[in-house]
Amino acid sequence: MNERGLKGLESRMRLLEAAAAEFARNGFHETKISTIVKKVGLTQPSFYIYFSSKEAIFEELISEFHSNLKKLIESKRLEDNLEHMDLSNRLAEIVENVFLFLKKDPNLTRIGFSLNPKADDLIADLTIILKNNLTTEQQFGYFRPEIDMEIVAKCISAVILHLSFIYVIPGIKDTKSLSLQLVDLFLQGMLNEND
Amino acid sequence: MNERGLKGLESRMRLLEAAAAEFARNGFHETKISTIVKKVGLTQPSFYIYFSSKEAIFEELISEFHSNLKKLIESKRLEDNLEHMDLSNRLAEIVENVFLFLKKDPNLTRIGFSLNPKADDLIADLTIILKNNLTTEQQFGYFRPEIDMEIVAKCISAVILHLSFIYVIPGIKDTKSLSLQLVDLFLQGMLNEND
DNA sequence: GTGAAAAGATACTCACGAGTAATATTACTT
DNA sequence: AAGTAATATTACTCGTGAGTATCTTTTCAC
Repeated sequence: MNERGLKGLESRMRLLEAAAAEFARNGFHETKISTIVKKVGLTQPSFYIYFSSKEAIFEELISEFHSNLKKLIESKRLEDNLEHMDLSNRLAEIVENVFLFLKKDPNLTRIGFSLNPKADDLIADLTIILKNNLTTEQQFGYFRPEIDMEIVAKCISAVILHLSFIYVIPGIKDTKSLSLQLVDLFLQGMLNEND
Repeated sequence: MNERGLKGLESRMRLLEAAAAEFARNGFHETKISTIVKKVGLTQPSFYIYFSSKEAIFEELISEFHSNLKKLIESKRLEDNLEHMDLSNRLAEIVENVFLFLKKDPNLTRIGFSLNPKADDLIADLTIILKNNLTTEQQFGYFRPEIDMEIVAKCISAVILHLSFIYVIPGIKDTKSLSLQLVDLFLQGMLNEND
């Protein structure tokens, strides 16, 4: 790769960015190549120098999101053995990390979770990992044994995603306090002690 | 309205049904009038006897779902004064009713919540009602006073919707036991008593 | 039975947007 | 300065699918 390639890579990157913004705002079919290309200051045929089709650039964005997310998950795995924190703070920190990740690139997040036809599979993947972690904690006796951790994992996934879209990405709520509130809610429940 | 209109109404209804199935499966833009019409056994121009455009039939489906949902909510309002049941069962029954409603017409549910561009507003509406109910219970002392009921309401909405799509609509889980588990989780939390 | 309106079919138009062929320009190497 | 590959443009094609103009068939009222 010599110096010549620099401008091309730059164009490619700008196309990816513009496409992400357009897809996130308008969805796949409502997004036109002509619009993407106009935002970048190029013409239609230039697009096809860098991407073989509209599907191709969309797939690339999705797989970028997918691999970023995988990276996050892997890194969380490594912290499994951090036993020096109490359960509540450990969980809150993980939740906050997910929030921060989803907030980092809102366009990709929207594409990866709302537009991606395989979003359900992706969520299911995450849920499985979450379930495994929770089940381990349960076996250690932290959680009530009668709870079905599969359901809990699905609930937590749904909540994190939804709150990301309505609170975190718009920047309405602080991720730290939101994470703590969430963990508190799921751990302690809503009921008042003095019933 | 004389007898002559009967066949027409029939065709209209069948178009609505076929359209709902197609939209639910493929989304708005991927759904072709030609496909809808073929399923019903009509030709393209007949479609335009009953609906002015593709948007029109889509809007009609959405507003049908919307008004059905409103009806459900209103009917739940009336049961506010049923104080003879304990809190847990009352909540579980409401949750189950929502599950059953969403399961009743899966196509409409998918259109109303996944495809509807105003789905967020719809969810927000429901969340507000839920929040108000929960806040009332909180003021009666049932729930811990430090909990932010806005967040709880959003969590519960997200959970109900997500579980509907993955468990209830596919018929994987029984609505009754699922509702009870959910309410138990949110009321009691996950923590084991003997920590 | 006949007229009229509803219901539907045939055979189009038309816009739009993805993708291409051929050509020009830029910029770097030697 | 000349050659060359990367980068970009002008000027198209072409399929698709929404929507329409016009004609035919059905169905009921009288």
